[in-house]
Amino acid sequence: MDVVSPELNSILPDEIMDTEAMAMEEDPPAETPAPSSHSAAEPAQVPMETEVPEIVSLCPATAPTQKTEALTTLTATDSTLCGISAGTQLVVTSSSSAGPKMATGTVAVTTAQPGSPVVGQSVAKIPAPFAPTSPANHQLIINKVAADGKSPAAAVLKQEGQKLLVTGLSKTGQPIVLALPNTWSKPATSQGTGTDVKTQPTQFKVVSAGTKPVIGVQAVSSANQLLGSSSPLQAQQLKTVQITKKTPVSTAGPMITKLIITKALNNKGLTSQATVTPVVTGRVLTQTTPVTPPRTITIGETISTTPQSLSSSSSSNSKVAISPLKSPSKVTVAAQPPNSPQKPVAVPLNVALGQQILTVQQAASTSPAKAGSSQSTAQTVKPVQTVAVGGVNTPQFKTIIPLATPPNVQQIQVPGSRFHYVRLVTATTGNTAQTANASTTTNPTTIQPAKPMMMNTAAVRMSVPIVPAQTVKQVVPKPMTSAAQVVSSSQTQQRLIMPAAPLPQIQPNLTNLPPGTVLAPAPGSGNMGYAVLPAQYVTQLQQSTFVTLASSSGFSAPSSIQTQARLPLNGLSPSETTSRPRKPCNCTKSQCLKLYCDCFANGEFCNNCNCVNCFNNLDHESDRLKAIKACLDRNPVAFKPKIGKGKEGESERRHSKGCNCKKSGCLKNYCECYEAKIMCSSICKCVGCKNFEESPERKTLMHLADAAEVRVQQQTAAKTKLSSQISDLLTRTTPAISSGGKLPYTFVTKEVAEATCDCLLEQARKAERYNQPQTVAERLILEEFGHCLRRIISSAAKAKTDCSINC
DNA sequence: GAGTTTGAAACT
DNA sequence: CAGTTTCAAACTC
Repeated sequence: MDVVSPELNSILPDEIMDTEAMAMEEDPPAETPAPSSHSAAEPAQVPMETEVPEIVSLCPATAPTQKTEALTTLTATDSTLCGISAGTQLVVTSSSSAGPKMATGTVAVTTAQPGSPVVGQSVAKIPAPFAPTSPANHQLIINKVAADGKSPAAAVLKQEGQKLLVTGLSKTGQPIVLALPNTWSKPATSQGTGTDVKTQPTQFKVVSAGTKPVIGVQAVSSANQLLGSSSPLQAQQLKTVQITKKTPVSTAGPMITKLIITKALNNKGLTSQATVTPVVTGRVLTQTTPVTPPRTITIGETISTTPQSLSSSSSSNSKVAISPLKSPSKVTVAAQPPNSPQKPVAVPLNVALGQQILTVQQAASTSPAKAGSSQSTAQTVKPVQTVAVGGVNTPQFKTIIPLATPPNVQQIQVPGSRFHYVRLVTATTGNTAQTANASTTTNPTTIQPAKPMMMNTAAVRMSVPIVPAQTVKQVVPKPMTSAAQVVSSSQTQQRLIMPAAPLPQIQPNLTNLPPGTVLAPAPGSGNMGYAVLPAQYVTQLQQSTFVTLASSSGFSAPSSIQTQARLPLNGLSPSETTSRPRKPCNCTKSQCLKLYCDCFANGEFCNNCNCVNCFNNLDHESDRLKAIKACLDRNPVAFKPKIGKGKEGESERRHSKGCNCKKSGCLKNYCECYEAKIMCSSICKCVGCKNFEESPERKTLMHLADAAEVRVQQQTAAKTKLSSQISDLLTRTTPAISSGGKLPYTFVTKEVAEATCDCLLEQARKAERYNQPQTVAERLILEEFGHCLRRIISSAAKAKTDCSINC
């Protein structure tokens, strides 16, 4: 099964998509193939690159070195589960041996009690059939492991409808409920019959399906592979939940849900078994704090997260952003300390940021996908909300945004990962009511009325402070007392991918995608959506208070937060684009959904424009996404900056396509080359071009332009100086007025004016009387006027002095 | 500000 | 791929 359709693969950057390398690094080699029937047919699983493995870790931060070790992997072959950590560790794995219809799997949940490290110990071994689940009955209940963590019975899986219940995972003993979607009926063919968890103290999550161990908590049922777990976390505890659904290669329509990204590797290398990846998407409601009720994560739900669930997710950490960088880093959004006030998280992020949303047709089920989880460093590890929603036959959206503003954002670094994870720190004050709502998110009615969503399906919106990518890197994890929260998943996912680094560093193809871009899934196949946000967005949005992540469901988002997200203008650096205000468009017929519209072409929302019937806004997300897709269909690089670097030896910047001017001589702004202040190149098809280096016309224009610019600058400087002087004058005179003092001009009363005029007339008569020339008369009048003014000023000064003395 | 010109985008 | 139409910005008056 292909996790990502070829279309998506072609579009998404390899760096992002290539998860195999990362998985290889992180995951120990699988010694034995998964016992599934499919395993033999297929080679080693290629882990699906999941930047956001759902990981639930209850462990305090550890030293970096420990972090590396902390990561444990579960091999499908291992049936033993070892959860262990000095701190609270939760390991949940479920693998199904898989019968096509009956789900059998092992689920191990261990919670090491604080202070009793059981590193290296296998806490629980659960037979593969331990938690059999049937399509009809998709509920797994995981009980808290015994204090010693060795009791096999520590983890209990129960079938209850389609819910996976994880209870007693944390010190607080708050249960985590994972609800499996009803659609999650297909038998899982996951290979991993068992899981082996090697954990260091304060370790967490390791899940592997298939031959390759995958870090993260993973539950695999015969029909589905899913899991999510969240548990209360101590400060700096990281909870990651990876939800993946695996299906036999033969099975059609499997969906893979990853919390964080991903592009499936070439299907060629994927094995049917492991890779499987139909991922169940749904909601995850987790109760992380003692006070709060258990949270339930529903996977595979069509409409997943309700606002409440989101809010609950707000309490929970959401991992939304993946951004490839030179240095691998994972940034996740961390929940705020329990006591911290919960911030409203209702802002549609994707829209606000203009993120790219890619709805990708899910590749054939034959390509296996392996969910890989990345290891997070202890330093960065903190309560993390990982939201991964995978939907079956529904678009998925992944939102990855380098967010950072402490304390709300924390960075998680994942060794070997080139992506940044941002931990959103949100208040964990989610109340029971919210939790309840979240659990009932399946009911559309529970969804708060919201603005039109991009998709009719589940949506998740989070508002997070945005900071420059650089800032994100510097984010320091802060202790958190609130448990990490699991993200809700739905069949329709929206993903925002915001590279912390400039797009060029990521991959050129990614730059082709405009914010809000949606790659529609092929008919009959699962959908995956990606919301891609270029790093430029981050910088451009620095001034924005919040960035809203939104997916299609019913989170109501304040329209007021419609934030401008801009892609870099052609040939201009982000700083340049941000430094000057964007010109408002005046579109009347295109609805601002065609490239005629500069706003749309630049990946921006219309804001303060003069357009008519504008659809380039939050209120028309779906239309906008369709338009983006249409543009990409016509031209895959439609949203790629037209001004790029030319070939070697050529100009540093040149138009990617060249212009086609015929009448303007390429010396007017009609010409895109001239407009970008670059010369035409060999690829231009212009007629009568005068926009070349030696062109006298061009030089003349440039000189004129330069001169005009200088004049403008001078005028601006003069105005500024004048304004400053006036301001200074007012400042100095104000005290005199306020203190009752009189300015000289206040003495120019009617009488004084008349007297002055008389003096001036007298001078005029005098000049006339002596037949003086007009010039002499004017001089005499002016001199007299000067004398009058001096007398007035002198009188005023004297009066003021007298007043100050007397008063 | 209205009207014209221009060339990219969209369409056929 | 070429020709035509549509569109909105650039430009002129």
